[in-house]
Amino acid sequence: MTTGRQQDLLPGTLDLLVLKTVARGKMHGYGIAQHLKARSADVLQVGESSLYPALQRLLLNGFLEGEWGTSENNRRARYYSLTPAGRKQLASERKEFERMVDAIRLVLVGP
Amino acid sequence: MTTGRQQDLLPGTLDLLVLKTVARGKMHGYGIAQHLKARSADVLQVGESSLYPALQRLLLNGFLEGEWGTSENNRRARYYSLTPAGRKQLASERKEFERMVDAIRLVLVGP
DNA sequence: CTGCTATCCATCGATAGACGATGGAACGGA
DNA sequence: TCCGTTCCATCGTCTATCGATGGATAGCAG
Repeated sequence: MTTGRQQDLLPGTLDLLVLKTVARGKMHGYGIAQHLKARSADVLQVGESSLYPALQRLLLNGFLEGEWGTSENNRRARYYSLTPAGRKQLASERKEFERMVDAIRLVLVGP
Repeated sequence: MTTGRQQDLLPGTLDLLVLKTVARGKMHGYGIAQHLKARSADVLQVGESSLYPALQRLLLNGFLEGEWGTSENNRRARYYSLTPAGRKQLASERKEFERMVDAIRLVLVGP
């Protein structure tokens, strides 16, 4: 039954995805989830129970800062934006991701 | 301190890497770890405490089968090989991996 | 005005997977 | 004889993802 398991996310990449999304401008959690889904042609499906812990993590590490406001739909919403440290972290995680994927590809292409 | 965290592996990809390695021919655990490290230019560093549970998983799921033998260095070694189900699983995980990476790239290249 | 659905927040518990530490046994060379 | 390498394996921990759940409010259909 585990055979056909299809995942919502590649583990370990959520922080990267969130940082990148927020780098485009202030955004609230719900919007981040929607953007990821839309932008990835519905492949990346971030559940809220994955997203909010991630946002807490990133806030705690000083990569994001949050501020309360009102959404386009007139709802109470917390807007997240990148800190300078977050910008550095984004660059770093991005590079590390590419490094990993390249390494995996080296294994996969081999005989 | 979590800032500079550099990982040994991209989580969720170990099974794929092992299946691909074993697809080249019968191999023992130690050899698999070495092959991954070498083939990836020392980027992928699989510890034995990650590898052996993975091998157990794959055996249990019927993707690998193991048989005891003697290594080139004259040591007692368990040789793993792909089953037909394992071959299918390899193809499937490979495809899923590409799908995920492509989706992540879509997010990363965006504005 | 009453419901329904969508939007937006958040937490809890379970689970899985990777890792560090550790240990044992046997071979070969110094 | 002692040590380094090879090869197996397990245990406990930790982190991250996920499913389930819950609450509040805005806007719309009836």
